[in-house]
Amino acid sequence: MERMPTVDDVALAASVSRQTVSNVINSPEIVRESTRLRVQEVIDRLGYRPHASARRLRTRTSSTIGLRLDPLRDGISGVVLDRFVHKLAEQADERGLRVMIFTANGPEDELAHIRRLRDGSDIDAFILIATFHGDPRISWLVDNDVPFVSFGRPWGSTIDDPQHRWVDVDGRAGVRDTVTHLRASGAQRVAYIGWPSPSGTGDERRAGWEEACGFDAADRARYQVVTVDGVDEGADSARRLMAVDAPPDAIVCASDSLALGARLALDAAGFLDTPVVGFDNTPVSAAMGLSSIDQPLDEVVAAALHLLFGPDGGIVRPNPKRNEEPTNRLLVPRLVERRSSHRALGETTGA
Amino acid sequence: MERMPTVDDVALAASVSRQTVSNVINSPEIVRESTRLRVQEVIDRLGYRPHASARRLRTRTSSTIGLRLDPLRDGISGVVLDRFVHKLAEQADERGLRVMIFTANGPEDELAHIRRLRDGSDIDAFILIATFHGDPRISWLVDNDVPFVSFGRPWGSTIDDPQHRWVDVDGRAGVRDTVTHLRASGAQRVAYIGWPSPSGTGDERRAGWEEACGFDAADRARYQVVTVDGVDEGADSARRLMAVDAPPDAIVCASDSLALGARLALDAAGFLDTPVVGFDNTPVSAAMGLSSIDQPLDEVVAAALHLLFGPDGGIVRPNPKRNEEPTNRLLVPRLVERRSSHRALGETTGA
DNA sequence: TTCGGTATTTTGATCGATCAAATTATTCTG
DNA sequence: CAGAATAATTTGATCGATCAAAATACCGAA
Repeated sequence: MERMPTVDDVALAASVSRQTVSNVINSPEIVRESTRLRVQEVIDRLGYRPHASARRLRTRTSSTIGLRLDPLRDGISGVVLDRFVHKLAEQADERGLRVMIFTANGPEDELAHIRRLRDGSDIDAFILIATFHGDPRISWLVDNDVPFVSFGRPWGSTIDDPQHRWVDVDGRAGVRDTVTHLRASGAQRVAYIGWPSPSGTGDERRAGWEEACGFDAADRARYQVVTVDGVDEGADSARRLMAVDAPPDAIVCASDSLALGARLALDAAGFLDTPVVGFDNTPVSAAMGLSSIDQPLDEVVAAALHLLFGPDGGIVRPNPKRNEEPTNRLLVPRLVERRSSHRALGETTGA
Repeated sequence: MERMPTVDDVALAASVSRQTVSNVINSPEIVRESTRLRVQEVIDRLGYRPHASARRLRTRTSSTIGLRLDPLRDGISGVVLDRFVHKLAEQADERGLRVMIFTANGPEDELAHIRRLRDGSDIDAFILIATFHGDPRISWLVDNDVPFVSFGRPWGSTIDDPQHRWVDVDGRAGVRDTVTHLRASGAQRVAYIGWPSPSGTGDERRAGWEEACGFDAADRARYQVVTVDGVDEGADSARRLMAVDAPPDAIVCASDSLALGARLALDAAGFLDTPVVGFDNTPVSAAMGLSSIDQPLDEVVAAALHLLFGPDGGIVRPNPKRNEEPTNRLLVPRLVERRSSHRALGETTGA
């Protein structure tokens, strides 16, 4: 295979200088129309493509976003981040950006990676996922002026730090709206199955239920179960809820795993028409026909890129210094409604 | 933020030349021990890190693997590729490689991406996933001497092309072994629920069942259901199977979606002890306690990198020219056994 | 026609590393 | 201890692009 053409080759063939070729590509507006066309023609004919590394060396930018993949969790909910990765790859592409993924063993190791990728002009900006309380990555990135945005709000004192750009989904509003909707549709007692505190996301979702359920303190305790995530746990919790005096006539869960368990338990116990709602709209809920609260990942990604790169550019903005403009976005999830129970599976439907 | 140190800075501080610093990093064995230590000490002290783009410009390699993410499929099985991505990121990291992901609209567009990434020295090698019959990417990559390996065998005439390196999972063997195992455990009639032909993977899996089921042609027809993927479809198929004269006492499915449906239908119909086995060992099967045939993605990734980069290097090998050494690996999946039915969810198990 | 000013193009330097070849240091042999 | 062979280090050139500044082209006004 022969050598790829370079700017010099194009320049020679088009009888212009290197720089003019470069300008045709990077600042076409400053090149005379006729020249531009001539050079462009040669570029096409020779199949010239700028050498990315050479450009980076000079400009010290890479048009590349770094993303650390979370360690695999075997829970059903892990898929949300995978969907996020897909969407990110898609939308980054539309802006002419690339996405580089890596893994790391803990925050320390992750920072070492970030540093290396950054120093080598490999990556212009990072996207953090799965932020947690007191996340050391955030302060490091801010201190070192590395542009970044996180999917997940900062769960600590720095929540109002304008230097930290973030996007998140308002689980509280999602649950609140869902509970309101269920009550408007006739449900009298909407119960909740959620995760133990403290859990940033979990606490928010529960708060949404508390705001909309309409119970007094005593009933809030009666119609709520706290449990770790899992299908079996969801089933157990649902059984416990149905055992009280005036059993709930709808159940909202903090996750699809819990919802799946609850649905199965309710079906088995004959409560075929008691709606169960999960969270994250995972493939399982789709496959099982469960209603679920869906995180608008398209919007999440769009907002994240907007914060980092502006409305439609591909050039990263430095971390903001003051509160000039909003540095975060909180998006509202939507309920995806499906058939309320899965009774069809348990019965003979003919054919 | 001040300028990052370069080789020259280190060289100056260590009283050696640029090249020696470079050697300490890239070929430490040719540098005298004492010199090496001295230079290394300076490197650490100054926090020197090679500038990746500069290195690439010179060496014309990037130590980066390109991977096109499949469009999202909402089926439960989509997770396999996500797991693959995770494993790839992990193992690539161990070899000092990076992974860049991108998306594309169809093979044409994908090839355009590949070409650009390749020409810019952005990427040394590609990993293809979701290969299909007559895949145009493969011939293009071979013709253009772009190193690649595919996860998925070539489903066409080129299956023996030594220039095409590939890794795949032997679904036929996986199903065959599972059926054999079930029969050895006492099952008399092992049925199969699978996808319609033609489907590369699907046909292989069915063939595995046919080889091991021990049925004559008539029974093979009776104890087999062909259906598209889905939970409901799995449930329907299972009900149909159980309606025959001598119903099966075990069911193997082409996917976890089908298996989940089958399991639910069997539980509802009281066949609590009839084992159901799925495929892909997805989070759902884990959460539901279903047995499933697991693709050894760790080994798949290891084999793919081995074919591309050798036992432990980070330097890509060109596509092989002759049949010097094996250019593909077929790995055998393993059955992950879990409690055979999910009856616990339907019953009261106390507190 | 000439001049100032803007538009367009060209030239020289540079980004940070590695390659290839030349130079210097060290070790081994007889 | 000379001389050859080998080890270790250094020097000059280069990868392909863009920046900054200089040079040239082009415009209308005087």
